[in-house]
Amino acid sequence: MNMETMSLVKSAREGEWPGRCRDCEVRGTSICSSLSLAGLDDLSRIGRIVHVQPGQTLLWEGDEADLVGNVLDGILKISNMTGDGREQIVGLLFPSDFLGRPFGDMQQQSVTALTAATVCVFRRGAFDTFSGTHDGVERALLDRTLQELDRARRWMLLLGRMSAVERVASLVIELIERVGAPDGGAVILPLSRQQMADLLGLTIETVSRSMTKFERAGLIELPGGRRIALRDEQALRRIAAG
Amino acid sequence: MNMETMSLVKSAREGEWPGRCRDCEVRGTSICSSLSLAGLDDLSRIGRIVHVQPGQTLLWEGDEADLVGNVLDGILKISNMTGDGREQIVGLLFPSDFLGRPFGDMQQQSVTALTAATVCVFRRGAFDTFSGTHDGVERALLDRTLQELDRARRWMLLLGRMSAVERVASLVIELIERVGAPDGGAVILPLSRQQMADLLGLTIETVSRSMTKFERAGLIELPGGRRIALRDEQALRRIAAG
DNA sequence: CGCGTTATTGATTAGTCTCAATTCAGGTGG
DNA sequence: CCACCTGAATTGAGACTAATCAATAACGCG
Repeated sequence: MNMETMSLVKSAREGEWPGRCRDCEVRGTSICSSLSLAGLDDLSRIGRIVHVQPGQTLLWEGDEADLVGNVLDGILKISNMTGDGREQIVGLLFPSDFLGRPFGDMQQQSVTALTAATVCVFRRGAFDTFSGTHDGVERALLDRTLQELDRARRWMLLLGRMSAVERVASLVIELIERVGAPDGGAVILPLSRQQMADLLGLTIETVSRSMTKFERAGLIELPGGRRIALRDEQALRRIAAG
Repeated sequence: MNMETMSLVKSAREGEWPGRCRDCEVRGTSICSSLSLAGLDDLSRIGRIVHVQPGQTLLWEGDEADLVGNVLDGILKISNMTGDGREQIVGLLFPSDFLGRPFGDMQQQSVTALTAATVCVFRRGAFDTFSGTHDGVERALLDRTLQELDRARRWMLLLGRMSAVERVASLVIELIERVGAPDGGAVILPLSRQQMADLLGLTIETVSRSMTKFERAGLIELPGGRRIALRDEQALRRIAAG
């Protein structure tokens, strides 16, 4: 574990703990939903709340995997880098998602906050022990991991075989599904153009040009900033399907 | 389940069963290594051996996920397709790898044999029940799935951010690690150029040109057919690192 | 040995990246 | 409250990589 992460963990105070696990905002949707009340109490004994600033990295690719947790609030990215610094975002973490690599010795990806975020973290060793002694946790992890694997593989199709406009259309659809209310009103995208580019394996300019193309074709509106409104969802979906 | 798969399952005979699970060639390396002898016997009651020809598809993207199993012999691909037929291979299955999607209702990818292959298959429902009643299976699946997820995400970096030569170098390194003896002698690649291209998100021509480039640079030798010999592994690794 | 398939090589094109210049949005301080 | 300032986003022109189209060569198999 590096110094920065260390200080993050230390900075967590009992005082910041928002009640116990029983009152946790993601209790019903995170892996914790597999636990009994007694299990929740056991868990709250080994967990700590950590607040991270946008841009702060919780886990580093190549480091020892000694931290896992649940996202309570905010959005984080999971990313890989080439030797010379090119970055690919390989996953996003939203509230109630599980974070980190249980049962492994090395972190294969970095995890960095995109927005201010709150994470409930556990030391890997303590969590591994906990999951071994509480039924349902490993099964809940398995379900999530299988789902993540499906998602990652679907994204591989996008990265390997889709054109720029197809990629951008896919991302817009997915982001609006995942964060926004598609009521025709404008939604604020949670990602900058650079982050979208890092997810799509494109450059910022190509993402921007694709968005403009959609706007000129009447598929979306871009009222400025990161706001976006869907005008023709079906057409966008057709493009995204490839 | 489609007709082709159905007939495959039916075609499995008790007579083809090579002894019981106790004597299985991948017993020690597949998820079955988590089972007791009694567990193995239980498993052999619900499993069937299936032989597939190269090109035959065991599972179809979009179908109901009603078949899982272990690869005993051969190599299979996991792949996704766009609406208009572009293909991306998102994973390879080697002997002792687990195949299919447990605990899910829909197959997100197709699984197709690249070589003649032998697979030990289970009906999804029966396997799900089995894993729920035999300790260690879900945990073994979790370990494998986490590892697959790491591998998939690393591949996403390749697909999203690496150049053609970097991709090909990465694949050559990985294939030789996974199948071959790197003793300086020639190894036979298990993939055609088309399959390499589908794995790398490139065209067959670009793969071929990259290989020729490596040969001319003295990094590899291509004595014809699918044979390849490493001449300068370190240089190839440097290229693969990006 | 001849045929069909697979792989290589070449010429050209298309799509995306790169580099560069504006424009825009949002926050700060006067 | 507004002008300014900064980082983000857009737009444009040109360069480059990989795809496409096309032809030849090598391989594997009967």
